[in-house]
Amino acid sequence: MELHERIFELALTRSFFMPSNEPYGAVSGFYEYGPVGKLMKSRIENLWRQMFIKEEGFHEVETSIITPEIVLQASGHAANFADPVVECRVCKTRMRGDTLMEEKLKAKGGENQGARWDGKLDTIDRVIKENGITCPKCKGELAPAAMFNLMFRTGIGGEQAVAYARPETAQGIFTAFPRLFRNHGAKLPLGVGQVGRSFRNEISPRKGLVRMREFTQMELEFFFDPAEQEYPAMASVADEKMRFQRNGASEMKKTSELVAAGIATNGIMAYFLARQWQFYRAMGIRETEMWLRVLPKEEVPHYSKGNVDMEVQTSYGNIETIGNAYRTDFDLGAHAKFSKKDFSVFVEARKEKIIPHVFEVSMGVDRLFFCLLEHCFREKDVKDEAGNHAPAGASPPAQEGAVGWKLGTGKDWEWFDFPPVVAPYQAAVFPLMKKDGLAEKAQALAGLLRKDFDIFHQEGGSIGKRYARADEIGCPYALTVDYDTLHDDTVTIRYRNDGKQERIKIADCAAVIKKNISEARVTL
RNA sequence: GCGGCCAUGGUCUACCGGUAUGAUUCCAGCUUCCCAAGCUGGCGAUCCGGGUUCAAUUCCCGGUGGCCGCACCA
Repeated sequence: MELHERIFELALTRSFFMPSNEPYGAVSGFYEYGPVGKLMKSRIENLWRQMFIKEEGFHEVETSIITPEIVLQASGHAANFADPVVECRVCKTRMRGDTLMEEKLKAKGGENQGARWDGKLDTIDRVIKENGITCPKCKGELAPAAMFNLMFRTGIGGEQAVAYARPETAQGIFTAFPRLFRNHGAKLPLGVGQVGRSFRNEISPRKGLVRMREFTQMELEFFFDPAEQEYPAMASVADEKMRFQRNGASEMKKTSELVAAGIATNGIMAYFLARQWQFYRAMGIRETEMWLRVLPKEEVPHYSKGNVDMEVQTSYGNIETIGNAYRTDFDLGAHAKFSKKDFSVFVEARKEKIIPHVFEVSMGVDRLFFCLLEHCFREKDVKDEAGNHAPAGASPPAQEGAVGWKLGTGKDWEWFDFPPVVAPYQAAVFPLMKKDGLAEKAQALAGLLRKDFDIFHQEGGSIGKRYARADEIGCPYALTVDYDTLHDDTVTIRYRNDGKQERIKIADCAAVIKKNISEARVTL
């Protein structure tokens, strides 16, 4: 069984995520978060807020989902998110009309590179007719080209003015930029981010959370003066080492080396690459199974001065989870042109008005969440003949060819090794038994701790079974109320990864949990 | 969308042209109490539509969804 199949089963039974609208037969590409998954998703978003908004002194906004057509004409989505598709009348195969046409003309004209599609459907139909192009599969006759738009279309108001559900959260930030700039310092650089849903009407979504039609993005737009390409806090991450993939080769590089190595376009990009590397590591993505891929020139959009993707290894293959793009002044310039408003700002140092440049860090939350589930999953341990477990608490070694989740980790059940900062519940509270007033004492403790934490609380079943349940959703700490608690107000705190315990005062619980979370501690 | 495989309690699964097996989860009770103990009882399923048939969960067709491959992947 592939790991993602097992993850999907666990997701259904443990309330991580599930298909949408199940009673009516799920529509592919739509998933919902259950209570446990939702807690984790919120933690991922909050850690992003902490690292990419709060600690930087940036600003978070929440912009509209429904977007008038002209905004997406300016951004290029109206044209670029629609693919010209031709269908074979015989075998019903669909293919991109523009690539079919361009390949044919290229083949015909040898080195002639001038065969670019002009954006008109008639041109495709004409070229197909003139050149007698047939279906590459079955040689059948091709139907006229039609646009297949990847955006969800809707209508606004009585007149049903054409609008779309936004295909990315970025445009809302760009259109809000002039006011945000005035209201928040009127100075560059300015960082603005948002967490929100975006929509893409995929032709045939597969791979669960990896390709959804409705998904959540965490997007940061950093507006800056192109004359100032360095980032002030660069020194704090200068020695961070990251893995890169470039032209199929893998290399380790420090942040301070990235610009000289031609990986990062400027210091700003280098800084944010380091920050996202730290972000991923903090959440529990294995550093040995993630890398930053430097996109070759032909994959970079014409307006971009450099794109780098974060990729993570999963049982679905390598998936892209972050897109970094130096978008220059393309977006603000386009909105200035289409809206006929001034998007330029005055730069005091040079006494001139410029259109700011933008560096974008765009992350998919759902893909990241899925990667976390895969990377933190721990298989049930295999005992040796004497019944001994593999050493408990050890993280799976990052050896060549090792599949981490299959290595023994000292437990008789499957569990998740989430770092405390993203674990759904930060602590469990159990009475050793239901009777003799232990249950009431535990309820009181849970109530107390719920002021500061998300608490997993269960009373029934044996204590061992409840520890196992807590492990199964990756809860890092379990507090147990026992008979000693009744006379000295202490409880035991059990650490998830080694199952070991120590006794602490009830009055200290909140402080101990907080400290453990901040130190990412998962063993005694 | 095409081709291949598939669809049975919440989850995993067995069998069968006469409405269904087992495990696990869940609920209640008894018992035990620091790493998934035991016992008793209980809830709970044939994806949807059509066809063949006295009778369809089983066979056939279509749909929907899933997995693999192709295409698509902003």
